[in-house]
Amino acid sequence: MTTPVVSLRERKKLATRRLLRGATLDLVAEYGMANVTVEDIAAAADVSPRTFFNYFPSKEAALFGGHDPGRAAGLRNRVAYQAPGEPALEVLRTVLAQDAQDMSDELRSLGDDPADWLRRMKVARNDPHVRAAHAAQMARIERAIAEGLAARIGADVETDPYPSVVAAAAVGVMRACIAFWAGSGGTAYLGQLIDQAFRALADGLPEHSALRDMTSGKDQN
Amino acid sequence: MTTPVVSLRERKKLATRRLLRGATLDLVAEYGMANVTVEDIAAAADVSPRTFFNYFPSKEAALFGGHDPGRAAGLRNRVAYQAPGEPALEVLRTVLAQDAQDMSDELRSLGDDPADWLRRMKVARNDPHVRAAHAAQMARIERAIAEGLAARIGADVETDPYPSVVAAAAVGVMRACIAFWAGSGGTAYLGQLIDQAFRALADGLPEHSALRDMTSGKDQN
DNA sequence: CTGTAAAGATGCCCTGAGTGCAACTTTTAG
DNA sequence: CTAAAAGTTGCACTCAGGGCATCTTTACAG
Repeated sequence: MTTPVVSLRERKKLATRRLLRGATLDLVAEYGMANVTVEDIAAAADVSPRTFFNYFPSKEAALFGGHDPGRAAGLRNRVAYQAPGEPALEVLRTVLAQDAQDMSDELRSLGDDPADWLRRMKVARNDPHVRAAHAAQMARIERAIAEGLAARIGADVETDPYPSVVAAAAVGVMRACIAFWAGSGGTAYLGQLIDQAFRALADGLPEHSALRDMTSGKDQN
Repeated sequence: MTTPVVSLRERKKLATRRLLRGATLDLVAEYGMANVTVEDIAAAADVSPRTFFNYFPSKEAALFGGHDPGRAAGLRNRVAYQAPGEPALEVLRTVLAQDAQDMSDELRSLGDDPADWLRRMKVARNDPHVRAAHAAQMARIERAIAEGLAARIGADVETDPYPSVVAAAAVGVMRACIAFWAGSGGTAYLGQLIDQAFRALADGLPEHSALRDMTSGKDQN
């Protein structure tokens, strides 16, 4: 075993990353974002406060997904060039559902039990600071999607409101789905939820849409 | 003149508020949110840094609208009880267009020339920090709207994704409209823009919607 | 096995946001 | 004119976040 699948160094880094993320989630879920300091998190994870910032640029970042710098660019390209000819909302549905799935997979591979993560998020999402941070995080994604959309239909983001408006609606819908999914404790299927939400969006968000019938698993905590 | 319409004290407060807001706008537009400190703003407005925080809780707050604590509650009630029987999107269109108009009026009454404000915002909205802060600000509004919507249609925000999804889409659309309006330097009419955007939303956001034809005034700066 | 290079962890110091408190100044009311 | 009310400021403090030097751990070549 000269070269293990992942080196000890990598395993330790990943472990620390998980520890920090888990500690952040636990503490924020329990006390709220405003009442948890980086020092608390670092202490809970048994590392120095300084080390926290070697892993995450902020508390918010530790709470949410991967933050690959390339994620936004990838989204933009997929929105711009995937399935040419298809309607815009159709492409957005596919691309964003896939992105959410990737995020979900990454969480699964990166962290502990998804049920635990969901349980914690369910509490945390009621924190105004957490919600705001999530929205801010999504603002970057939205920008990328607006640009991709503009490229797709040959529009100019500066003079045509359409790409920005559609991107805002789409990202808002996705974010709401993710929040609901997290809040449901994983009762709902994220992919299915996003799918139905986008179909409802393409349908003008009627009150009788399939989105209305997701009361299954209400008894679950 | 025993009791002027507004007391000297009130006039001074308002003047300081305008000064601070104006200085924030100017500096952020010129250097970007990340490169402007509260100290800079306070110096530009000729008050102590401490005083800045007597007027605004943060840099972001100085950049955006009123932040009446009651605004969210008012929105929730209007969304919940205004024009019962009307479709959800119809009510949202009315209520949000009115809210945007109020915001616009407040800016007009509170600050200097709207054209100046727009000119500055046009630059500032490209700042990622500003965009993120705006999105975070809107997250609070979105929550209130989701609750109002839930009350309106007798749903539960916890078990029914519909209110949250619709609220997210609506607020996203409104935010995009405001950003576009600000970025256009006031070329577009905000009320009309929001109106068309909501009609497009109710129509499933087709690519041929009226939103696509707003290229007038492109030459303007 | 051992020495060395690379990578990570930590401590220290800095700037800046934001808040509570007390002292001081200005406005208002009587 | 005087006292209370409201606003301003300075001071001290906590916390986020980042740069930099140092120390420790891991990886690897011989």
